[in-house]
Amino acid sequence: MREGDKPTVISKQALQRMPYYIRFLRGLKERGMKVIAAPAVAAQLGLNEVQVRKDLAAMSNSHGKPKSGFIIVELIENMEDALGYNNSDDAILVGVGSLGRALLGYGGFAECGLNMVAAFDADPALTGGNISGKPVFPMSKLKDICCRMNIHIGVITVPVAAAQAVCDELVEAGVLAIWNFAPTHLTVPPDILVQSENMAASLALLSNHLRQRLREENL
Amino acid sequence: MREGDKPTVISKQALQRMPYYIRFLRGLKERGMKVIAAPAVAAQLGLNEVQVRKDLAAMSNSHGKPKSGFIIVELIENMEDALGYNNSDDAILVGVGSLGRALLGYGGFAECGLNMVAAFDADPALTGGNISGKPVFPMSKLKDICCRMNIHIGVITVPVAAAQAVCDELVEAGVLAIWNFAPTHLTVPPDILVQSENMAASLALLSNHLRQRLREENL
DNA sequence: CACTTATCGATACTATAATATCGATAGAGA
DNA sequence: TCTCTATCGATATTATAGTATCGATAAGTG
Repeated sequence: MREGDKPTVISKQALQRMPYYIRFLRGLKERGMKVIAAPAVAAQLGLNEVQVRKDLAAMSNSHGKPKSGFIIVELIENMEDALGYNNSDDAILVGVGSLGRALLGYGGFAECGLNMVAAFDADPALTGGNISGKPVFPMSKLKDICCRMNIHIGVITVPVAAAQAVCDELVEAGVLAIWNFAPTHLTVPPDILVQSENMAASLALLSNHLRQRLREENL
Repeated sequence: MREGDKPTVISKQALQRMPYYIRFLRGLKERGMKVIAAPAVAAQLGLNEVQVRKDLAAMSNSHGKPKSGFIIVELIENMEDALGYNNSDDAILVGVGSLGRALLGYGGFAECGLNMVAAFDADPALTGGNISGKPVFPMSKLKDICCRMNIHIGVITVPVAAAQAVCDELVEAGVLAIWNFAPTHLTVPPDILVQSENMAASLALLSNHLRQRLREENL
């Protein structure tokens, strides 16, 4: 860690709040504001005031000033830097089913520093063409292309049955972080990160809440 | 709480693990197995043994037996019950852009007890027809349809700028739980649950991990 | 029928994250 | 200039979740 750098330990939860902060702060900047105080951010985003202050302090190089707050542009810069919104990461996607297509077509990743450069699929009928401007290759090309293009992020949008095999191939191809949309656990070496986007898990929370609410009413 | 019922307090995290358990246990059941021990589950899903035992114990009515484990079918039933996989919840979706379409076309929700019955959009050009067999109505019909069909779950797949307004309409229409795919905070009354599916938040974890890994290598 | 052992439940401990509290300080207003 | 107060940073407390440990018990084995 270089002298003057912030400690590199930012909690998982805090990291996940960053995109919300960034979005909000960008809005303020556009409206010409220069500084913002933690309580104001907290109120807007429905968070605790102290939590926000800590998060902002962790990202800001300078100190927040009592009565006025933190410098907006600095916060934005530091957060974007921490999340790599500036120097875009290239990624490839495996599995061009309906979800895969949707992700390929989604334009919002660019502003988060993610750049989908290509897709892969095991079905020969789906390869060879383009989807949303991204070329679709057969699985046999995976390793070669990943290595040559120095790809470090892989997105898995294949059925559960194929997920682990695809995962292994990605790791073999040098991918360091995997974004997994298949609703299953993936086993990887300890230095590889798997971030699972399990819709069913979120749904579980919704359903359970609903069940409790309805039970209360009927009681 | 009725006599004999399990305590209704299941931690958020545990709830989110349920779908993984269910999926794994169903597989065992199909292969004819009757009982399963916590350590075996833990190994398969990459979880801690004690954690799994606690989770299973929380869901099972009977006790797990030393040396053999828990009764599979009972676990499945209890979990499905807790998450409402059996008595399906009806839901409506607002915003039929690319993500909305993808979700409407995704068949996997049925087995999680979610039943998308209709979609809505503000753009008149998109309403009137069907998408993946689901009718698309104009926003003006929202409240009427939700009330008549007794809808309690709303899915938001509109741009950020429209999200809060749509959210308010949903609450007004009697929705109790909201599944939010717009990358923004939604303000709701305290008894309404918002589950946000923020891709940017997940990406934040991936990017950060990657940045650290690459820094380590280059050091 | 003893002996061994995998697994259980319960309890204790640890880690992580969220929140409350308090003295210090910058800026607004008398 | 002096006072008042919103906000800050730091520290302490609490809440939640995860992990380790240990005696008890059921099933297999000699």
